[in-house]
Amino acid sequence: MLDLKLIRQRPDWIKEKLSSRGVTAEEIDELLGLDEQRRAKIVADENLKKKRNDVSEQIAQIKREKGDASQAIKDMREVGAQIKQLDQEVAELDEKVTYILVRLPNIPDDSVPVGPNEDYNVEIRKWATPREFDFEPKAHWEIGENLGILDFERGAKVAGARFVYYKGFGAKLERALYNFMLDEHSKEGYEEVIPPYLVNNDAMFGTSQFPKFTEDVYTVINEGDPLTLIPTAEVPLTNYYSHEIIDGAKLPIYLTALTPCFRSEAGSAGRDTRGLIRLHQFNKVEMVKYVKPEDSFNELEKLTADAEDILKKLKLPYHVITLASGDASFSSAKTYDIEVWLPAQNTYREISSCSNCTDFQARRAQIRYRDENGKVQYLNTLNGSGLAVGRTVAAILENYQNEDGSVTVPEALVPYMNGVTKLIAEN
RNA sequence: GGAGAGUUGGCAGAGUGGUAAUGCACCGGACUCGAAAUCCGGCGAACCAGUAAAAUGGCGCGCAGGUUCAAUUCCUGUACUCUCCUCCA
Repeated sequence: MLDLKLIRQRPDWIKEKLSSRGVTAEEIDELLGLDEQRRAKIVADENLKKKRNDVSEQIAQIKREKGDASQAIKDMREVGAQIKQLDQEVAELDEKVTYILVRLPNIPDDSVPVGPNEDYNVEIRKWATPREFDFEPKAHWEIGENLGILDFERGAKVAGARFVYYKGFGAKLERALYNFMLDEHSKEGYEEVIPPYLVNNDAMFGTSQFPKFTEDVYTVINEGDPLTLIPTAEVPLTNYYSHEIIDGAKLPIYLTALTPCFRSEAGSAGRDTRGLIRLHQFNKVEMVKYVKPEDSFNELEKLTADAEDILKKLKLPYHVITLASGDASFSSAKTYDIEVWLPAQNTYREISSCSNCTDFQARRAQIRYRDENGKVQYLNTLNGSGLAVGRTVAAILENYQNEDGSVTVPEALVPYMNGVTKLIAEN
């Protein structure tokens, strides 16, 4: 959520900044008009409340002296009705202002390329040269099925399309990967967390999946009290400190968690229908940071580097791109996507997304800190995948495949695989 | 699932219809070579409006409603915490 005062003070700047994010100048003008009406009503309302407080005190005084206060009480009855009316009008305007305000995306940082879609994304660095194959590299789903470690058919039978069973060394590889990732992040100062996988609407609002993106998730109705299967650990990790005021001396705070993520993938019918790339349920190791505003862009660089380190240690080629203003997520001021090389697709595919949400989520979720001067202010939140585990399995299968159908285990994972160095089909 | 108790500033804790005591902590001062102790004074909740910044006002006692001229206080609903019973991996 944006700061309404900022919109009031710099409307033209806001309009310009949000124009590439699908926000029209008319929307901002409408918001400002409603806000002005709202504030005018508040002034009138508060004047009446002041009067009520003053007269109420007089009534108390008269009664204490056993006098007759019936005239004042009669007058106040009318004032009370007016206040009730104005309160309601203010509440209605408040609702209208809030309706618009919570649907405005974050302001892109000045360093972000301006443009409406992914065509304006900019590659900023590339790591390692993709391996040259002297045979035709297979797609990971083919490798996995041949090795008997991925079973998409039974996933579809038991749950539906876009669900999978990992088996045997497939399951072990997945487990090895997230244990490795969590250990590496722990070394960098992230505290490991196991959060709830179902969250309430307030949490979904706090990280801004709600109210705009309700179609993308699975919601479970529990006796009229809806709970949503988390689409990412960002939700429970960022809401961990919601509605709290943190001691500034405790910042920065780094959290990491492995969780399953559930996404309905509405609107992506026909895309990535095979393999591990786009499933309704997948594991992801997430990193979340709570930082002081002045540190957040520096922390974004470190966060991205922490995600990249996993790929470097796994020796998987990747590149990093800065998302254009129109391609970044709703709550982000700046996002780096890390894309890993998939030989069978002959392209880079997203494996991590690292965002600085500045104070956008903090304002929604009411996460504040007390600075050295005792002043309460919004902190900044960041989140990034480190990494999407299923997509990492896909990348390993494809990049480490051998002509005979076996897959070499990346050196860094061997200790996590109990010494297994190669995945070979068992008959 | 059932019964009871509770939720008030950073912490502790009073307040049964008249507009939030007090203590600790914190800040300033006195005393002291300095500190501690003591004494004096003050600040002290988030939010909204307002202002150049102040002042000032509103709101505010878990949350949402209701009754009333007036609600921390009465009524209704609800969330969470604790205790006991029940159930359970």
